[in-house]
Amino acid sequence: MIVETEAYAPDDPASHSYGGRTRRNVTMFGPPARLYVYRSYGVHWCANVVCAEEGVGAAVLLRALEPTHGLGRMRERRRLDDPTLLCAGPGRLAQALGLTGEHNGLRLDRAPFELIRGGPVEVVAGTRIGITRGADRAWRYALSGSSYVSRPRPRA
DNA sequence: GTATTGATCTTCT
DNA sequence: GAAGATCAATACA
Repeated sequence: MIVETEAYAPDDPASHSYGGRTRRNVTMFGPPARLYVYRSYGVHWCANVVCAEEGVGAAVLLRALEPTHGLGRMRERRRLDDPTLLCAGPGRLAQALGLTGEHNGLRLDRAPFELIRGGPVEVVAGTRIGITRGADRAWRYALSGSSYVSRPRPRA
C-alpha cells in the first residue's frame, strides 16, 4: 500500500523534467501510467509514476510503502527484517520491490505490475525531502498516522 | 539523539 | 569538477 509520495512538475526546479528532456528522463515525457526509474546518488534506484500526457513531463515519486504482500521476498532483497524499514524511502522501496533500470518505461496497468485502488484515506501534505530548489512547494503527501513513512512528521 | 561520510551515476557548469 | 528527488555505517553528544 502506497503511504507516501512526492509530486514533480515540468515548471518545478527540483524536477528532472525541468529544462527539458535528457537521456535519463525521456520516460517522464512519454505516455502516462508508466514507470520512470532513475539512479539516485549513483547508488539507489528510485521509481516514479508518469502522470501527465505525453510531452508534458510530470511524475509522482513513490517514497514509501506499507508492505502487505511478498514480505519474504522483500526481506531477502533488503537483507533486513523490520517491516517498517523495508520500504521507508524511495531507494529502499525500489530495492524491496526489485525495481531497477530494466523497469524504466514499463506500463503499470499490465504484468508484472498491478495498481489497485484503495479506499478513502486521510492524507497530510508537507515539504518535500532531500531537495534544495523548489523546496517551498508542499508536494509531499503521506498517509496520516502511518508508521511506514520515511519521515514520521511531515513539516508543513 | 544529531552529525558526518562513503558509495560513485547522471547532469550541469 | 560539483551537486543531487539516498541509504547505511560510523562517530560523536
